[in-house]
Amino acid sequence: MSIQDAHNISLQCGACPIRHRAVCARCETDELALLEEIKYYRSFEAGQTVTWAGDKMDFVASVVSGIATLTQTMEDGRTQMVGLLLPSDFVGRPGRETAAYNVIATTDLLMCCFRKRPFEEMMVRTPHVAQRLLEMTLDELDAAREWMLLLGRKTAREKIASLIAIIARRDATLKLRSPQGRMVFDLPLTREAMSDYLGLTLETVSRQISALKRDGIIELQGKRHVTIPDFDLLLTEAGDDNDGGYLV
Amino acid sequence: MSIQDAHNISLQCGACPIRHRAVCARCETDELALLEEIKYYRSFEAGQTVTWAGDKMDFVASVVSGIATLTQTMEDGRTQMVGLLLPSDFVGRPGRETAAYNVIATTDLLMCCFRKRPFEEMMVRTPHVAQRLLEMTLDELDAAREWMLLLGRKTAREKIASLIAIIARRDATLKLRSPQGRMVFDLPLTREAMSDYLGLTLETVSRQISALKRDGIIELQGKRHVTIPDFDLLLTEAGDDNDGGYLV
DNA sequence: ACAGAACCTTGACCCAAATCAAAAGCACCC
DNA sequence: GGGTGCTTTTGATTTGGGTCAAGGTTCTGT
Repeated sequence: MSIQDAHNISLQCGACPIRHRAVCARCETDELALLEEIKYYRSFEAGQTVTWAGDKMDFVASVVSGIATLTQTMEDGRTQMVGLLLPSDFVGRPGRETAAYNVIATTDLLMCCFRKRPFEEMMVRTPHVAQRLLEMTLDELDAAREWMLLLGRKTAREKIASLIAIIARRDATLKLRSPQGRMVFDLPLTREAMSDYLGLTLETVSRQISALKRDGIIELQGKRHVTIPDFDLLLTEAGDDNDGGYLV
Repeated sequence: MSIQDAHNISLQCGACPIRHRAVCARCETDELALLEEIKYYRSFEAGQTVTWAGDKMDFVASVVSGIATLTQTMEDGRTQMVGLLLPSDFVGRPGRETAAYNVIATTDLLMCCFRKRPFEEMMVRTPHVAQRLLEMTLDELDAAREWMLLLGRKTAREKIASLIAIIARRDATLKLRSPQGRMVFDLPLTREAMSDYLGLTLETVSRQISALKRDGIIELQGKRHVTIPDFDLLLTEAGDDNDGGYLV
């Protein structure tokens, strides 16, 4: 596991692309100065492992750019993705010594790291970091519970449609658009990573993508570039409650 | 949804059975006095609904005694449990107006409730509540991720063995024992609730329980009372990494 | 003691997704 | 230009768990 440290990377927090969404989002200028002192950058190439489950992990970090996955594996090799880390997402847990999951860079990855000890001290002193981390963790828990419904109860077709909808929605957020109508974007995951996300085999993923394409729910240019002609139609295929909120 | 408020229940926090594990665990006496002012109790009978997903929810709460489930449902009725609430567990989310999940009392249930507004104000003022809530939320997230591996990659037999192991482990914790060797306890869930937990049908749950019984992994007295002759054997069936555990 | 209702078990059959297998597409590099 | 090694697609077959159906157990209330 070769580690590419720091390089010459050095970014002012004020100019950081994830400044307003990451764990530091609520920090005032003075708090930011404290973080600035203890932070350092690490970068990883696509495919590199950031941590193995069980390894000692003496830092926590925010994803600055790129995509990483959190996965769990059983002894016989069965693999389940349990987290998809996008820019601004937080990795690691204050108060824990070892990594609980495998963290693998899916694309080239830049992370803003904090040594665990100073970060923990900072958490006690400044409430803004802890507040934001609580908020982010609650959001992740909600996402995990949505994901559990997908894993436990959705069909293969619904799973694929759901995943594409999730990626489309995230991409729209990034482009500051609302997710609707015609949408165009890239799938950042291989078929195998998708199968690990969805609890399927990669063959089933491939077949269901072909089926959605055949049925006109999605269009493909190459293997990764997707066009969704009608987002609502996709949501219907995903089995999601798309029509306006919940009348009770 | 009939609501049975308060009654004549009134418990001093100092004497509360969940005092040392709930969201109030870290509170000092003065902070506890503040909580004491804004708290009130509600009780529910087995089978009663605490909240429906989408309903307005103007309180957060701790489970004092009894068991409740968090479930998500699709329009066609498919149901997935996404949380199992035991004494000391926290329900609701500060900063959210409506319930995100159905909360249903599995047994008779007593909850220690706080109106959302005062609780949120308290969170800002006293860091101990927020700290403890973060810790609990991180634990829940870990549990959710373990659960995702179960839902996505385990066989029906492994799922059942895992669930029985989870319940056995929790029961041992309650009795202040370590989970090992011969263990005896009750299943607090119906076969249907187990199937909603595991993403199976209740028939499959029933069949796999019979199979584990036939194979001597578990013994049953009646439908709910379980004896595990050898906990390690059960863990092997669950597909869990039982050897070792995490040396820190 | 009995009726009714949950709850649970078991059997027969079926189907969605897994498994096994082959080949096609694509990028990278001598 | 043609390996070499991915990733992806597609086909044939198998199978684990779902579905449908019937009957058994337990508990409740009268």
